[in-house]
Amino acid sequence: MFDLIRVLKEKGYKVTPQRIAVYDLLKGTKEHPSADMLYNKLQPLYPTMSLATVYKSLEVFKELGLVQELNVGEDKFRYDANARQHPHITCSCCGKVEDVDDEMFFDLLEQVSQKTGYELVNQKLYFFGYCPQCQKNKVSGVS
Amino acid sequence: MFDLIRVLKEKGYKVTPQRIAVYDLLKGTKEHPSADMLYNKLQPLYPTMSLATVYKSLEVFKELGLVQELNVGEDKFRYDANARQHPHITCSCCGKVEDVDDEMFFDLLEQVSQKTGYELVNQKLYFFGYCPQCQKNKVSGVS
DNA sequence: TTTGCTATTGATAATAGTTATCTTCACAAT
DNA sequence: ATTGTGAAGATAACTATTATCAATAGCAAA
Ligand SMILES: [Mn+2]
Ligand SMILES: [Mn+2]
Ligand SMILES: [Zn+2]
Ligand SMILES: [Zn+2]
Repeated sequence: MFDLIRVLKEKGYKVTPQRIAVYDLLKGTKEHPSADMLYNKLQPLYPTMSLATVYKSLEVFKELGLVQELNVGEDKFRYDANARQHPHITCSCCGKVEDVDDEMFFDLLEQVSQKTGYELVNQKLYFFGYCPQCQKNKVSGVS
Repeated sequence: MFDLIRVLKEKGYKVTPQRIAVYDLLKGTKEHPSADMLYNKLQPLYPTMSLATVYKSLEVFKELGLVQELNVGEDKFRYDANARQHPHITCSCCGKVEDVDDEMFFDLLEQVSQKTGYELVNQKLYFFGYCPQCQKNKVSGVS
């Protein structure tokens, strides 16, 4: 099982309550929050925590390969405690961001590498559309 | 064959030399330039053109479905006069952005739609790695 | 436990890409 | 020619993110 505290210590980073709080919150959600979403959720429990600290914690986690940054076309980044690359899908109506099962993408990297001659190291796959919930609301006339 | 002037007129937009210049430049390049890259390239021929005009032209083109906006993880957007969704690959060394042949992605949308229940309208596929040129430079010791 | 070093925090200023504002200009319709 | 309106250019405003810096706190050594 993965342990934030161990990784921080191994790499010479200090273990602070702020870092633990940010990481735990991100780890415990499926909603791919942005920095300010994390900040707002932390406010009640950690009212003195600065937004800058949220950004700096995320920066450290990125360096350590513990989180990944997503850009789904908004003017801000979202974050994912699942650092393994996997496709995401965004609802253009309600804005939520969800994971896509990536079985079907298994040999994609290999194919792209062969086609382009690139030595591939990463990929970001984003899909956009209307989620089942928003489709339902639409036909039933809910705004 | 596609005609910018016709589309602008049809939709009630004025045909201006600035819009034509921005579009022609974007249409004639494969490098997926950002707004300021376009602006800088236009400077010699159109020294009075404002950066704001570049942005506003791109905005119009987006509305008309004539261009697409790319985000390859930089802190700015890039633009593509090929508005049809197609995968892109970025070299993490030299920063160039290229197209990927999308034959292999034909049935991807359908598969994702089935898996997620989303009504899909769009996708953005970004790959990252090292281009053949940069791989060569690396082994030959060029910085 | 106490001490001391130094990374980290919190507050805030700075940065940079993008958008909004506003005045002037171009130009098409009358 | 006159007039109305969208667009251009200049620049201010905006906003997410990053940098700065004094005060704080984690942690290793004594
Ligand atoms: Mn995810
Ligand atoms: Mn392209
Ligand atoms: Zn939705
Ligand atoms: Zn390269």
